[in-house]
Amino acid sequence: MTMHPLERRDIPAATVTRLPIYLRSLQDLASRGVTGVSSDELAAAAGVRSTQLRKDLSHLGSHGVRGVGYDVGHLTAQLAHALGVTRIWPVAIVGMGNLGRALAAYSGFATEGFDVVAVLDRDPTIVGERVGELTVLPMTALPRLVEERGIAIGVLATSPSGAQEATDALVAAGVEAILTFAPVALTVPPTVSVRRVDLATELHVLAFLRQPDAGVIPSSRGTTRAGSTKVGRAG
Amino acid sequence: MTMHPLERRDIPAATVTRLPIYLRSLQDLASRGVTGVSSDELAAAAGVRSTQLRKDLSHLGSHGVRGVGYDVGHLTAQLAHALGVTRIWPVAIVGMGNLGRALAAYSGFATEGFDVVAVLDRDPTIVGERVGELTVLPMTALPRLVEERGIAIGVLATSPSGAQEATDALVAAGVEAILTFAPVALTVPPTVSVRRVDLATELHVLAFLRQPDAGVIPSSRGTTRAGSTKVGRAG
DNA sequence: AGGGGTTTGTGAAGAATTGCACAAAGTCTG
DNA sequence: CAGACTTTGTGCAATTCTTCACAAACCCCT
Repeated sequence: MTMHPLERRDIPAATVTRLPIYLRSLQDLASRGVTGVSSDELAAAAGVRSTQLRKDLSHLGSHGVRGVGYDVGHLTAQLAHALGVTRIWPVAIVGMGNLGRALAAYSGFATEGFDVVAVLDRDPTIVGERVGELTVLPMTALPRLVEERGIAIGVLATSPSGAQEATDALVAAGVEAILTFAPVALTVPPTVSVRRVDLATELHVLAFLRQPDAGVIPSSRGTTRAGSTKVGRAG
Repeated sequence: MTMHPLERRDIPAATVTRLPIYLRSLQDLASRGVTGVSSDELAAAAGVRSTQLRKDLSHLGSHGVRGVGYDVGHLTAQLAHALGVTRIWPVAIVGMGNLGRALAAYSGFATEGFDVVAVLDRDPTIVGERVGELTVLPMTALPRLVEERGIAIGVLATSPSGAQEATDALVAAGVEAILTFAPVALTVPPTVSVRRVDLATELHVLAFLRQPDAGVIPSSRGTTRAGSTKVGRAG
């Protein structure tokens, strides 16, 4: 079944969500002067099992040396390439409430290859305010911004009620990837990628895990079933 | 295989992460005066397929009426009970930088059954400042706070370098559930639950999806494989 | 050059999750 | 009250993800 090299590879979704963590762990190692690392060490730093790390990396091709480990610089470059962070991605943030302002000031984006080049809000009383080094722009500025600055990713930090409207504006302006913090389902064309970060949901899951009788339902009818219990426990 | 009612149920991890979304969708419906809903409608509001919604709800027991749908109030109560949000969960936030302050001000927590009762920071120049209605406390206040206020959930909004230290303090004080925004793996006892929200990771995944040649590796040897490609695409 | 020790890469097994198809159970109409 | 219609709940199949087990590949030492 082996075919030509340079073949296009499909990377499993679950793997893709972990690659950024490996990348950051590698950057951390590099900043401490480490030049080589084993899968055991890197896995420990990233918080996964070494076998999963190796399986994940195998989707990018073989870049380790058996008996030795991985070259930090080389693997970093490979991960950055696979993730597409060999370039800087300009990002626009829509919604300048508390969360939007914090995200605009969040230094983590910059160090990971993302540059917040514009912040916007639909509220005219907020437009014109300064947020860090940026001035809050009106939503009408979006189409031109997307074109001129090459913005491909939008971050949504609006209220839930304003989320769909802001989404439509982003999509109309040509943005095809949206990270939303609004706890609502967004309707977008199939070509647009959406990822949602839901802060309250995360707390809910933790609350569930802390429930002594998690999942017990007081009044109901039969049918017992087997299944799992644990959710996101770290050790 | 049917056993007694009132049996303890194990809820799959994947289901648990969706239950809060259903709960919020239901609350939204209720706020608009809707009293009944079908699985199709609720699934659309939550952004999942109706068959998945029904499968998820089946783990809580049967609470719908065939041919009719679900009673919004009853299902809301069942979900709230399963998730353990029939009570208010006091929460402490550690790390009062930009993100910490935004989280402290985030109204979404309050409406979902969580109450930020304390904010802390290890930096003495920040301790004593006011954040909303709270005063920033020193880390030394943690043990007493946890005991007196019954804090079971800690939110970590520190810098990556301070995350483990803050984690240790939370664990030592008796907190057994931590939501962290620091992009590092935390070491905790096995009894402690950790969930991580990684903002840069989410952007990375989006960047990957926008890569036209996502996942293609330039120089490597053979072995092609079948697999999936898509990651978190919404439609 | 050969042998021992180490660590990667990966088939294959196992577990978990999702999606399908349909019976079961209810409402509504005539 | 029978039959048409609707919508839930679920066994089963398909897919995806994780873990195991081990051969392959490399270094180092003698």
